Amino acid sequence: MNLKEKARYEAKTTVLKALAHPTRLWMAEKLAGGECCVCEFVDAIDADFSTVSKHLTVLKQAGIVVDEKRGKQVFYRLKVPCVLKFMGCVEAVLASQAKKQAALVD
Amino acid sequence: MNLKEKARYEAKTTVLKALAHPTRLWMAEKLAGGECCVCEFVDAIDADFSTVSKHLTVLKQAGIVVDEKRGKQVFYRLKVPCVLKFMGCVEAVLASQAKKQAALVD
DNA sequence: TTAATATTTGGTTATTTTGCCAAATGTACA
DNA sequence: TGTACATTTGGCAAAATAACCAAATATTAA
Repeated sequence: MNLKEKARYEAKTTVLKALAHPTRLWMAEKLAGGECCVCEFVDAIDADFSTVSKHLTVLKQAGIVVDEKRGKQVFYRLKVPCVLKFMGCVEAVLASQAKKQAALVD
Repeated sequence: MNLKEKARYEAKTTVLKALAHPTRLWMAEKLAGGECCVCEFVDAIDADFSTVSKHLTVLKQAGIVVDEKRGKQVFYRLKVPCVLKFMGCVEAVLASQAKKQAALVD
């Protein structure tokens, strides 16, 4: 794996890492239902305003969401909706895990 | 978000986190081409045997790969190949990022 | 201009992740 | 049985992440 290829893998994992946090994944999925302002997330999640803002920044840096300021509020929306299509597969992994767990219990 | 839902999100991000590391992502993609033993990865990656082994353990715990011992070697293979279909979308994110970067340069 | 609201940024500490080394385990073969 | 080979495990130090608080910024309305 040369340097360029390595950089490429790092770029790809930046996107994955951005989604690999419960709060951020939840936010991305929420955005699939339409744009939200930061305050809506703060209300829904029990976390500091700054924490929510930083999570959204991570998603933005990764290129998953875009933000738009309108008046006093900042609205975020999903830029690349396909990221959530993957979650069906992730669910499949979990289901297969669950099966294994269940088998162990038997 | 209640406790059960929270646990669900944590489980999902376990899968994402497993793929969110350049070495592990590379290994998962390599496995898409067929099973490999640990030593093949060690040869290809410039890393310690134990490091490679631990990365594979992370993928295994996440339910993405399975291992099978044959003789002295341990072979790993992709358990849920759909995880890599997602990468097309990740590439799309990167492409859209690149476009933005290019626009900034102009 | 001042005050109030919405959000981001900076700084700090706690937690998690990573990578290497050395030691332990398991398997095959002499 | 002893030895070599393939892999995993345990432990530790360095690096990356996360969450909170306080302070800064931006926008609107009084």
